[in-house]
Parts: sequence; structure tokens; C-alpha cells
Amino acid sequence: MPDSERKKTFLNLRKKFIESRFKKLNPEQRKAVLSVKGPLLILAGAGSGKTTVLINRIQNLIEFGDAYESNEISDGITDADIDSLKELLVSGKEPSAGMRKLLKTGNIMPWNILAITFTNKAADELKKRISDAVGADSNEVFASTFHSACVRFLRRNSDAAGISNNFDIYDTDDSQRVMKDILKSRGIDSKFISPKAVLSVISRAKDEMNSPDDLRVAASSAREELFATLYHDYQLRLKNSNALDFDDLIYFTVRLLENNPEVKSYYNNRFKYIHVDEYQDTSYAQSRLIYLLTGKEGNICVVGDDDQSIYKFRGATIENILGFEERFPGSRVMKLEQNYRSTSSILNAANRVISNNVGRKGKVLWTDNEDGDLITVYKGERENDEAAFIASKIWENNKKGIPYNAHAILYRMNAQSKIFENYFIRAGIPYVVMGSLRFLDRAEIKDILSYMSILNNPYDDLRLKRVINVPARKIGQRTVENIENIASGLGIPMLEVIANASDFPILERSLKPLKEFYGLYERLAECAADKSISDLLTYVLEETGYLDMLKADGEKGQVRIENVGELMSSVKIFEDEQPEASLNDFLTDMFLASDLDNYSEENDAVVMMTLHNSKGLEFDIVFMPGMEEGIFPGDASRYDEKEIEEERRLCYVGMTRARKQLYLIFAEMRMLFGMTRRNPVSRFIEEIPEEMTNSINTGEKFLTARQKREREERRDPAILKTSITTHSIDKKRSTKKIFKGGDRIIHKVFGRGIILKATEIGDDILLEIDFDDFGKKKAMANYAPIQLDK
DNA sequence: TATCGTAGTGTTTTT
DNA sequence: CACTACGATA
Repeated sequence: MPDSERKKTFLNLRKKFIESRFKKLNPEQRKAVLSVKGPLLILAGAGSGKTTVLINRIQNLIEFGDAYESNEISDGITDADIDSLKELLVSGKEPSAGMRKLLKTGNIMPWNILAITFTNKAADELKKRISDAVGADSNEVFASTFHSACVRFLRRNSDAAGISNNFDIYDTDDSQRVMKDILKSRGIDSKFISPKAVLSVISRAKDEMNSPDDLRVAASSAREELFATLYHDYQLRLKNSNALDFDDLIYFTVRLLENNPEVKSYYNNRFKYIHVDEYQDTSYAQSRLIYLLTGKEGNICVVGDDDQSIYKFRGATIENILGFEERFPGSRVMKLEQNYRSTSSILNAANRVISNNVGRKGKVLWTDNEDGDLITVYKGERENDEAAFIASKIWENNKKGIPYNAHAILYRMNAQSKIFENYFIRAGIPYVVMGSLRFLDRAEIKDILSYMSILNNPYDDLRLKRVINVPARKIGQRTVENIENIASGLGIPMLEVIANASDFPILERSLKPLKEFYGLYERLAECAADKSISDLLTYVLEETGYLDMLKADGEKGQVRIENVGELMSSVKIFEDEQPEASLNDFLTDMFLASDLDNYSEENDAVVMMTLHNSKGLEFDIVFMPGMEEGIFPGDASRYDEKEIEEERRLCYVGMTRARKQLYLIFAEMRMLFGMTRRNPVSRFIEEIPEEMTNSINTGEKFLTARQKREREERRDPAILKTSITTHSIDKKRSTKKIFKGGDRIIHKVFGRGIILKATEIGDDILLEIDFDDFGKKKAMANYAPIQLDK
């Protein structure tokens, strides 16, 4: 056999062999796994095994490089090589080291592979499953969230990025405090501009890679100019505190790569193959980041599902999926449409709901799974019937041997969980509520971490202010303000002012406590310098008197002490896993952590969480309570088709979490925010053909709700959409909120505007408002934060 | 400087 | 309704 012939034979066998390695996958999945060269967009439906595809793709890259799509082959292939490869194909045995070399091309090493996810949980799962698939090499694969990846890039290139490498990370709560300070110092009444509103404008600006100056230039009103100024102030404060917020992590990294070609080319060389999960939820800045990281070869693979895009309100933009092919010329697009998760009843119902959305890429999920049970629709009288029904179902199931953790309750808002907790406690059903209050959001945890933060970063005035008088040490508000003024006057951190307190006459009266505080700081700093993180934590607790303060606080303090204990165990775990890590690393970890990360199916408890948090998870049995107009879809979205579509996608996400059984539940009447409301059944339930559902208790009323909505659509004002029967009608509310067309108003978030149209709906008024700065929007008079503009 | 009372507020938010 | 956050008071 001539050499060229031998090569050809070997190439063919090599392809076959690689294919055989992924024979467990379906043809579409396999194709996605084997297509490693160039840009690839995978449109992966819910439950289509996208994580499996990602893992197999990475495994393929590690074991075979780009061999499947390459004709590259070393010289001197022998007949023996061909024979042994043939044998491997038949026997399915592992290839020898020598053979493995012949099977791999492209010189791709594990550290050339980058995999980006949104949650730590997803990143951890990816790492774990890659390591199960390929073993030791896998540690070198860079699998991480957007934010942790950016932190690493920024710390490594802090000089080029123009920041200090031990920067703090500010979470939403920190940002709000900063903004509140800024508004106060500018004498702006937070009644008309709330810190939240400003921060959301800033956050959006960063998502779109706009600087304060960009915002100023684009401003077309005094209000927008003010926002630009506030943005500017905010960045200045963060800079002076040596801190970045979550959005900055992305924004600064993009700027780093844009402005420093040598840094960019370093990462381009390092990350030859890039993967991004949940691409439908990326912001412009994130997609820009991915674009910059992707080298000339364009080996970028993104996975997403436009039907599961539920974070538009946070800056995610579907343009990233729609414009992918344009941005990366020569892309391939693949679809994964076979669902392995749900029964066909569930999947069909979910398909019916999502098909009502107009703006879709168009995908039809199908499944080989059995039909399974019909979707159960249950109507309760009131919200407690929802809880009673779910509790009794779970109890029955558990008697039958179905574990508690097979059940999940997915709701629209965190406030809904309370009643289930009450019922479950009474029924003795174990449960966990995910994500309502982050561990980090607990005051005691934040306090302790603040102490540690100022040791790591003495410029952190915000966190210094947080703890300077906790526990109370006679340093009052006045004193703090004085220190602040001196500090900003001299352009030095507050801590430095405290260190030299005796130089400033105005601080005379608080000199003693300030000296003591600085002494405390020095002792802590010394401890931080040469002790482990866990020792430091113990020392902080004792030395600051924080623990004593908790001990003195009776029952409440006891709970807090337990939380602090939990913090201690995460420190221990952290030290165990990363013995080399610094205090800085630990704090980063903590501030990028979320409640969700700790969720494990291992303890047998019913899980409750918001629909948003359920993305990416699956459960045998899913309950979705609160399927009512006004709740889901929520009031704010009910009159805007775009927002309804987002709610519908959220509903689709929820429904497709279920493997075997799905319960859609609503109540005829419910207490919400202090008033009893009657809500019609959610349109999403109506979008499911009745023959697909098994209705309990819904009877005639169910139809009435449907008729109600139909009639209302004909704009019959006599029929109430949502009749509000308040206990005692809040007089302020009902008299204050009278608006008519032509009125000028002030909205807390959107500022000034004029009412175009006011339509009475029940006790409420639907307003169409043309805002001076934000254009046309719709709002409900009773709920929107609106006042007449004098 | 701490505490008490009331006015205000109330989606979703992976990081 | 249930929570917080702020301001008036002791």
C-alpha cells in the first residue's frame, strides 16, 4: 500500500473512531460535539442535553483536538497502526499512548479551553462533569462564570486596567448605599429620584458599554444629564474606594482588552476554544467580551435558547443570538430539538404556550418520552387552598415513596413562598427556600466581611462606615460625617484621617474612641498579615466585640451566631480547597457567591424558588402556584406585548422544568400587599388546550374567568378586570390617584411625562404616558409610583 | 446616641 | 399584611 493510501485509510478510521467515542449522543448532538472549527451557534431547546453536548465537546477537544475535521496526519503511518486502530474500533478499548498521539491534531491543550457560564453552580457542575469524563487533565480547563473570569483577568492585568489588584467587589446593597450618599450630598430628594432608579440606568449604561461621558453627550434633557453626573460621581466614589461593582467587572475587562492589544493577544493565544452557555442571557458588554476573547480562528461556540431568555429586564439582549452569524462570519448553526426531560404531555403543553410568542427563532421541541399524566390545573378559593392542595399532594406522594426532593414549587415572586412555608411546617414537610435572602445579605455576615474587607483594602470607606460603630463604640453619625469631609477634602481614605485624628480639632471630642478604633484596626491588620483566614475570622469576632454583641442579643443573636458559624465553615472549606489563596481571594469568592450555589438535591426536602432561579434545573414534579393575571403575568407587564412575551418565556421555562408531573395552580381570591384581589386565571393556562389538562375544582368559574377576559378585551367597561375589594379602602390611594389625559405627572423612575390616555379598568386606571426622557410607557395608576406634576 | 413609632413600599435579578 | 427606613424623641 502506498503511503498516501495508507494515510487516507487511517484518516477514515480515525473519523470513525472519534464518532464511536460519542455514539451515546443523538446525531444532532454528535454533530455539535464534533464541529469544533470556527464559530458555532447551538440553539438548544429545554432539556435537550446541552450541558452534555458542552462536556462532550470539551472532551473531544482534549482527546482528539480538531482531528475530526482535520486532514493533518503525521508521516510514517504503518500497516500496524491501521490494524490496531481497526481493532480498537471493534473492541472499544482505550487507545495506547502512542496511538492517542496519532488520533489527536491541532495541539490543543486543556488550558486552551474556556467555558463561561452564568452561575457558579453551572461552572462547578461543568468542572465536575469534565473531570468525570476526562480525568486529571480537566483541572486545566478554564471553566468559570463571566464575573469570576473577569476578576481573574483584571487582577492579573491590574496595571493595564488602571486599577489596583486588591480591589473590592461591591454588591447591589453596597452600590445602593453609595448612591444614597451621593444623592444626599447633592441634595437630591430621593422621593423623585430613587437610588434604585439611578443604579438601574447606570447598570444599563455599563451593559451597553457607555461611560458617564457617553451618557452626558447623549443626554437630551436636564434629567438625563443629571443621571450622567450621578453616574460620574458614582464611578469616582468607587474608584476612590478601590472598588468595582458587578457590572464594572465586565465593563473594565472589555476596556482592558480593547485598549491593550498585548493583553488581548495573550488571551487570544491562551483561549483557542471558547464556549458560552446560556447565550440568550448575555448583555451587549458580555457579548463584546466574548468577541474580544475570540481569536482569529474564531473557535467560538455558544449555546442558547431564545425561548428561555428571561433576563431582558436586566440588560440581556437577544440580539446576541440573532446577530451571531453576522458578527462571526462563517458560523454554523445547529439545533437541538429533542427533549429528554419531560413527558410529552408536559412538553406539548409548554410548546403550545410558547407558540403564542411572535418574536422567535422557531424551534419545535419533540420527545420520545411517554405521554405521562395530563397537566393538572387546580383552582383554590384563596391562596391558602393552593398551599393546602400542594402540601397534601406532596404528603400523599411521600406516602407512596416519592421523596420530598422530587417536588419543586416555582413562583413568580419571593413573597409567595411564605404561605407554603407555614403549611409545610404544620404538615411536617421538609423544605428549602432558595434565593430569597442571600447568605451575604444577612447583616452579621456583611458586617464581618466588611471588617475583613477594610483589612484587605484600607480605601474602602463604605465598609469602614458600615462597621466603625458596630458594635457601638461611641463614634456617632456626626463624627463619621466629619471624618468623611476631612477625607474627601484631603483626598485621602477615611482610615488615614482616623489614624491621624489628633491633627484635626473638629474630631477632638471623639478622639478617644477613634484612637481605640484605630488600635483595634492595627491589631486586626497584624493578625491578617500573618494568620490564616479562619484565625483572622475568629480574631475579628472576639476582638471587635461582635460576638459579645450577638450573645447579648438573646434569641435573635443566637440565630446570628449560627449564621456566623456557617460563615466559619465556608472559610474552612475554602481554605481546604485553596490553601494558597489570600484574604483577597476569599472575599472575591464570597462576594461572587449566591444562595443557589449551595443547593444540592442531596437533602430530602421540597424546593421552593422563583421561576427565574429555576432556570437550568429540573424536577420530577413541579407546582406553579399563582397562575393569575396580575401575578403571572404580573400587573406591570399585562399591557405591553413585549413584556408579556418575556413573562410567557418565563412560564415556558417553569413548565419545562418538570419531568413527570406539572401542576398549574391559581386562586380565585388572594391577599396581596394588604388587599384582597380577585384575579382572572392566567392567560397562560388558557393557552393550553383543555384536552391536555385535567382540571380539579375549576368548574364553571374557570370559564367565567376566560369569558371575563374576552369581554374585557372588547373594552366593556362594565366588566371588571381586576376587582379590588379592599378591607378598608385606603382613602389616600383611591382619591389621590385620579388622572386624566393631558395631566402632567412625575414618575419615580421615568421622571416627568404627560398622560396620553387614561382608561378606567375596574377600580384602577390604565395610563398611557409619554415620558419626556423615556418615551411611551403604560402603567397602572394605583400601582405606579406617580404623582401629579404641580 | 439609642429607641420607638410611623410613613412608605411592595416583580423577576444567575453575578 | 409585613417589612424597612427614617425622623422625632428621650
